Amino acid sequence: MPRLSAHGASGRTRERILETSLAMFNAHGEPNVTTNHIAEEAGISPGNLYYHFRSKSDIVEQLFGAYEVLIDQALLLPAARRPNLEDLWLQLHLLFEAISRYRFLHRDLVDILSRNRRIRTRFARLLQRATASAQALLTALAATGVMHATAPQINALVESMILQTTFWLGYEMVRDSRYDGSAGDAGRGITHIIGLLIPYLDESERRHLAAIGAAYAA
Amino acid sequence: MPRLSAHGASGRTRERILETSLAMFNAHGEPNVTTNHIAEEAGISPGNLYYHFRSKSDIVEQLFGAYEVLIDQALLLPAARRPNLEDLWLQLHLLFEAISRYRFLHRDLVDILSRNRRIRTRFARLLQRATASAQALLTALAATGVMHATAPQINALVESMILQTTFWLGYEMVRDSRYDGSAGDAGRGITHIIGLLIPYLDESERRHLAAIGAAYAA
DNA sequence: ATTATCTATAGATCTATAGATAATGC
DNA sequence: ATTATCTATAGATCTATAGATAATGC
Repeated sequence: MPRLSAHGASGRTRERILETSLAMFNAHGEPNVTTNHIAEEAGISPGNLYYHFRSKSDIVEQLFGAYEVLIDQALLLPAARRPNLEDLWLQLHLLFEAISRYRFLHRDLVDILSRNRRIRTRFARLLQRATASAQALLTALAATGVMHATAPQINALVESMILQTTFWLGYEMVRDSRYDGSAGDAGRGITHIIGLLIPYLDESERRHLAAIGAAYAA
Repeated sequence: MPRLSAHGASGRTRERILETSLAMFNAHGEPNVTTNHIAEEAGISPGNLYYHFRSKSDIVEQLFGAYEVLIDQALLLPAARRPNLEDLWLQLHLLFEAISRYRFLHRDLVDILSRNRRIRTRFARLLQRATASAQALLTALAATGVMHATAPQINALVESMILQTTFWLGYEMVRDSRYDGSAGDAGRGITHIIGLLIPYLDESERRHLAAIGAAYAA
């Protein structure tokens, strides 16, 4: 077992394995990347890889942990004041950034979760936190008069937003038969998700939203 | 090669392989089911399986063909008259039914498509047909005054509907850490998708939609 | 004769570990 | 002494095929 403290080349190798795994998972899909592939790409022996990680599942779990931290950071809302449309936009931006960085998870979400109970439980909880966060944000927007929606409408909106944020990447990959799995146009995804609010905004807030979008595009 | 005409036990075995594959793919996920598993479950030798199918990919492709037919049937719109809200409901019902029957495809959509270029192309085209169909339907609803929406609003709606219909099953599987992959509550999915229209309906049409939903639930 | 099926297996992986060896830090 | 790494390989699959045998239809 490697010591947890920084220790010469050890920590660097461990990090390199994680980075290489992430890059290869993202490029080819986690199910199609073996520990041998990772070791070869990282320039180490398969035995060395297993010195640093118990199993391939262990690698995936470590990467999931980092992803989870990013998502939770993205979900943070300002504590001191009521959130506004800009906060929602920023939140979506951070979420899409995190998802893009760990896109292998969203690419094969159901399969990865089916093969690892711990990740399955943690992802289900993460979705619950995301749901609660989105609900709090939209409820605050309704309370401050930025949008006009009933509680059931907000619930439906939240579910649409969470579902589409979770699978936007899969949708893009599946829609275009020539899609090569590279970065992807996050901007379109964000614009689409936030566009779900438009029916619930009055004219001035729609213009406000359009202004945010234009500023973001530039 | 088996002859295409019905031929004694042969056609039955071929059918049994397909049915067994479908059941096992749906139960455990296509990536986790091997040709050996299928042969054993179907009560035949692996050699016999390969007498009827060139490869595992070939089996998946045959199943995809049947799925494609079901989806295209579901997308058919009445030719003689303008479509109405009931037609949309029926269309969604048939779509969810087809997806549920071939749920293994939607469970691992990105991975399956990445491993088979022919299926990838066909699925991309199928999504285009679904998009065109939904667009025609919503445009007709707008033209007959059932809903009030501009062309860009309809485009956004169509994209939301297609994305959420495609991944509703994955969403359900991923949301509940104890989900066992069985049938799933299609009703909730349909209600959610069609609920996307509500902001674009006036009061009388909202009641109409609620009535359809109540009739469907009973 | 043709079609359908089985047995047996080649060949390619893949995960993970044992055991030897090299590098590092006190 | 401890940590990191490599070599080599066991053991488990998995896909797909060759070749023998059984069943079927004319």
